[in-house]
Amino acid sequence: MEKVANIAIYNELKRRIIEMEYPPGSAIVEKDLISEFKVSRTPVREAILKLSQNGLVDLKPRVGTYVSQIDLSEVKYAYEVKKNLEGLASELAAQRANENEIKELFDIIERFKSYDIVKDYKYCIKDDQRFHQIIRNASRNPILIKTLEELNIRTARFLQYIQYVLDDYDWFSKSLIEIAEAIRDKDTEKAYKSTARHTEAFLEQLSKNFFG
Amino acid sequence: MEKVANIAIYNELKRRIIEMEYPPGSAIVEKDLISEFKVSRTPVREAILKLSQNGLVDLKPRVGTYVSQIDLSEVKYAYEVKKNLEGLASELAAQRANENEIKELFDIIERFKSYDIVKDYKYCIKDDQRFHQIIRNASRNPILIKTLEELNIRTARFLQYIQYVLDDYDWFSKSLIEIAEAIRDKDTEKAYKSTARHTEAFLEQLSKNFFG
DNA sequence: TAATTATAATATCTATACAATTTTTACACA
DNA sequence: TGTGTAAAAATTGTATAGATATTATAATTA
Repeated sequence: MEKVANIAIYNELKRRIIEMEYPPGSAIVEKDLISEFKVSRTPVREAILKLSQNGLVDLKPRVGTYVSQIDLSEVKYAYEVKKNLEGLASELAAQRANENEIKELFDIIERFKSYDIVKDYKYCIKDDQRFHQIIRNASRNPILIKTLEELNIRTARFLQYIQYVLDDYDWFSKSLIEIAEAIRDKDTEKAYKSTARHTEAFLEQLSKNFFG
Repeated sequence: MEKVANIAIYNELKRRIIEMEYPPGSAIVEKDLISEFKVSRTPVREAILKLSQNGLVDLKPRVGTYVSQIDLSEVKYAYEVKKNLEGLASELAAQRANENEIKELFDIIERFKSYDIVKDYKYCIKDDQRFHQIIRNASRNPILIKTLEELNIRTARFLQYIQYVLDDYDWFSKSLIEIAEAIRDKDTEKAYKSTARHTEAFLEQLSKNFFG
């Protein structure tokens, strides 16, 4: 592979971990990355340090770096926080979103109608994430945006299993419509509540399948 | 100064920035830290990288590292998020706090009665921070705890001015009592609302003094 | 044969040297 | 005196070698 900068190394390693090319528990060896990316230890280490801040790897001093386990209780904790913050983002978006953003929300909802959840689940994930990204950005609160994005990194690997979880697909798209309409109508309370419900229901679906 | 590990360097630099020994805009020069802490550039660099993740310093590539400015709009954004998350922490604490934690909350409130806000404002800050820390930990949600602590780092420097802000000290201690009672009574709704109000009112006091 | 200790191998952690870029300074010239 | 250019100094970014700690292996002894 060509020589790349440390930010590119970070992004590539993040991708490999999230897409589970590097399975949980596997070792991340600096020497291997040095020879692969054709750089020295310094940029590799800086990338690894950043990954550890995201909770994607665990650093054992003088021993090594290992891809962290997918901790189901951590996912639950993350969703406990996400429930509130996604709600807050929608509440603010209801006050601050512009025409283009609202239009794009409804465009996504239109696309959803044509998807087959089993066959097109990868597109579903992408559009769902785009939907929430639009709302985040429309909140116009950079700290909220950053906080939510960090939470998403922590739960990203879990979403690989989403195809097995979304049995009630109809409910899912309906709640997106509710959120988009609340934002369009500048109904802050409804925006908060419908988003919080949406996030909580999503966690419930996950729990039903994974926590027993 | 004795030779110290990189985590200690990070903590020391963080303290200096938060307590404004290093004023906003001042340069952080690796060479100076090397000779002060008697270590090489590697651990110094790793400490600086971590500071930049907290938003305490800005890295200008090939130029230098500078202590970030206290951005008042960023403080507002942080409080917009804190309002929700401190509320969530109280709500969860109302369900999960143990006897000792509740007792410590009321101990702090007792101490507050004996303080002179002008003379003892440093103790007030410390006890107020301890109060919220107890509630955070009582939420039993490690991700919520970490998220709130990161937000606190971003707003920490601003609290240096708290002595000039707290003109309505009576309201402040009263709202702490309301929060503690709600948690003691396991009244989740009241815990959320009184904490959110408390946080919002605090920001309003700040705004009145700084944003004009 | 099992347990314990000594040794070797492996990987991270630190220190330092080198490279690249920016900023400052000095000097020439108008 | 002011401006433009070029050289030098200063600082960060990167690379690499050596120090240190951990883990695995082998040898030795009970």
